[in-house]
Amino acid sequence: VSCELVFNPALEGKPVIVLSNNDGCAVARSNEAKALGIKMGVPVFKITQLIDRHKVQVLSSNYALYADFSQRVAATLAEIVPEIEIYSIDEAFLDLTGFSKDNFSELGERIRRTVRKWTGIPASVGIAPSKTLAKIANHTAKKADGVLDLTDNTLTDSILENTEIEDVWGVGRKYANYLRCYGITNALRMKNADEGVIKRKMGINGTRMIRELRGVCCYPLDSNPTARQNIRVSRTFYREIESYDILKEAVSAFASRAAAKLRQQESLAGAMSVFIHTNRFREDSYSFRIETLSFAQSTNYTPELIGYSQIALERIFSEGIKYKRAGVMLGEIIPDTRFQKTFFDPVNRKKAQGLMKAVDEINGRMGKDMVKYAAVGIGGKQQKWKTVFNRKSPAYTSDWNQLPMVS
DNA sequence: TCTGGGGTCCTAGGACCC
DNA sequence: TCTGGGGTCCTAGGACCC
Repeated sequence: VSCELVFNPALEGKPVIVLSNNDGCAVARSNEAKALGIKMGVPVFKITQLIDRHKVQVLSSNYALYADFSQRVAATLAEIVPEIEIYSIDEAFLDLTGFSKDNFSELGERIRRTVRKWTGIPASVGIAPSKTLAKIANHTAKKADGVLDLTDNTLTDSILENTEIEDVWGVGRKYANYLRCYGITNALRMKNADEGVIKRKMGINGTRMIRELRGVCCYPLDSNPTARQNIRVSRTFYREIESYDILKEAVSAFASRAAAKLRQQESLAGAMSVFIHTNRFREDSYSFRIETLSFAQSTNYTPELIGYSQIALERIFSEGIKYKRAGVMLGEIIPDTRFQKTFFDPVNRKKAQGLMKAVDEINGRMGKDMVKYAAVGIGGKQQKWKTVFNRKSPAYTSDWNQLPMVS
C-alpha cells in the first residue's frame, strides 16, 4: 500500500487494500482499511458491502512495482549501514556494531528520513540487542514516533508487557494458545517463563526465543543468504480447468519459471514434484495428486525440466476433474559447480548452458517473457490459466511504456 | 460465483550401520 | 529380574515466517 501511495497520493488518508493473485484476498491494508475491520487475508467477496459503503480503494498486486521499491529501500539502507540482512520484501536487519550507542535514536531517525526522501516509503525502526527484541521495538515504534531504541532502555519490560504473546516473532496461533494456557499472555511473561516448560513444547527454538527476549542474541545477522533448498512455482486458477492441454501449458510455464529461478541462484535440481488439485473450499470430492521424479542427472536446463513436468503431469491427470490449482517444485538442489556427468547424457551440456545464458540475458534486459518455449503457450492474455489482475496500477518504475506522465 | 504464493527449521520414528 | 553406545539417512508431520 505504501508503494501505491507513492505514485497515487490521492489515496492518502483513504482506506486502501491490495489483493492477492486473481484479486482473491486482501493481503495489504492501509491503516484506514484496518480501522474498518478488514482482516489480513480476508476474501474480497466477503467484504464487498464494506468496500462499497466506505469507498475502499481496491488494487491488484503490482509485483514489479513492489519488487523495485523493495530493492530501492534495501539499497538506501545499505548506504547508511554496511552490514545488512534483507529479511523479506519489506524488512531488513541492520548490524549496528561500531555505531555509538548514544546516537542510536538519532541514527534511526536518519534512516527513516533518508528512506522516505529517497524512495517515498515510510519506514519504522526498532533497535535492540536481539532480533526478537528489535522486532518488538519496531512493532511498537510503528504505532508512535517511528523509532524506538530498546538498548539499555528502562521501559523495555513495560513494552514487553504490552506486547501480546502472538505478536512475538516465532509465536503463531498454535503456540499462542498453548502459552496462554500457562498464563503466558504477553512477551514479558514469556521472558520470565521457565525454559523447561517452553522447551518441552516448542523445542530448541522456544529456548532461543526466551533468551532473545532476555537480550541474548541467538540469531546473528546473516548478510549473505544461502541458496534456496526448494523452489516452487504454483498458481490458483481463476476458473477451474478440465483440459489436459491447458493444464500442460500451465505446468510447463511453472517449470520454465522454476528453471529460471534455479539458474538465478546458480543451482541445479535433482528432483521435481508436480501437483494438481481441485478447489479446497468445495466440500465435495476433494482431489489432490502429486508425482515426484528423481533425475538421473541434476539440471537447470529449461527444456529438460519442462519435459519432466509433462511426464509427471501425465501420470496424475484424470479426465473429468475440475482442477483449481497446480504447481511445480524443485528439490535436491545443489550448486551448479557440483555438476556430475553421467555416462549416457542425451544433452549437450555446454550448448545447453550457453543457450540458457542467452535466454536469461535477453529476458533480463527486455522483459520476463521476451523469449520463451512454445510449450508454455503463445496465447498471451487469453491463456485460460493466466492469473487475473483486474485492478493493477502501472509498472511506473520498471517499464518505459508505463512511466507516470507529468503535465 | 468468488478464498495467494513462497519459504524455513525442528522433531519423532523407522530402518539401518558398526 | 537384569539386554550398550554411538551414529546416519529418510519421511511425515508440525510449527513458524513474510
